[in-house]
Amino acid sequence: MRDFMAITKALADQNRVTILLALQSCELCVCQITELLRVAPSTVSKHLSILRQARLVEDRKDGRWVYYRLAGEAAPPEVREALAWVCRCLADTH
Amino acid sequence: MRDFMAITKALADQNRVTILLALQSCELCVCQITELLRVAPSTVSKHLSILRQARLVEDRKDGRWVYYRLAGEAAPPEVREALAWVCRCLADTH
DNA sequence: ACTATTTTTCGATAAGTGGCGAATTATAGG
DNA sequence: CCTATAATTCGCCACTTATCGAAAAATAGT
Repeated sequence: MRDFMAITKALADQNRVTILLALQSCELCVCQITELLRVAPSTVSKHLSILRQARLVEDRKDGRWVYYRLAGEAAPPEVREALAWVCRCLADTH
Repeated sequence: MRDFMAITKALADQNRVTILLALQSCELCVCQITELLRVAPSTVSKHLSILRQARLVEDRKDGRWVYYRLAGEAAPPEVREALAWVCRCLADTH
């Protein structure tokens, strides 16, 4: 139940949902997401931390950059179903 | 997108999720839900209002009582999929 | 009409959350 | 070693939200 609420709380913010939608097509580093959302880097970092704790995204460090991507096959079922639900609902939202 | 965020925000509270789980088995009136959650009736009323605006539940008035039930077949796909996801994730959570 | 019961609305309040900037950490390149 | 860039952490502030109690509305029964 705790894990489930972490997911629903993570999804309850428009900027975080926008991040998930953007990650559908390809992985992005923090500064790219910052440009996309037009908010401060520290704010983006906080959002990504919340998404990561909910296990909705995974990160990969490459030099100075940290790339984020949607959770993959290894993620728990409730996470994969949540992502599928989000992407299906907002498929047309670019 | 607005409708979608209404759903995610409605799901981002433990008491509201508990209400949805309880409504799986049968419809309940406000006072029954109040006993279940052990919070003030006015608080329950507010929670139900949020769930209703997200279209996750429907209500039916019968005399002094207002009965709430999960959204049915007529609900939009994103609502039905959200309910299915919640119930599947927390199937064991009685 | 009056009363009791159920539910909702409203106002106040405490807790939580999203946002920023400053400081810190880590890394790459001169 | 120094500087520049990317990202995170921390403290603070504004805004939202969950909660309550009091009051109001609706209804059933006497």
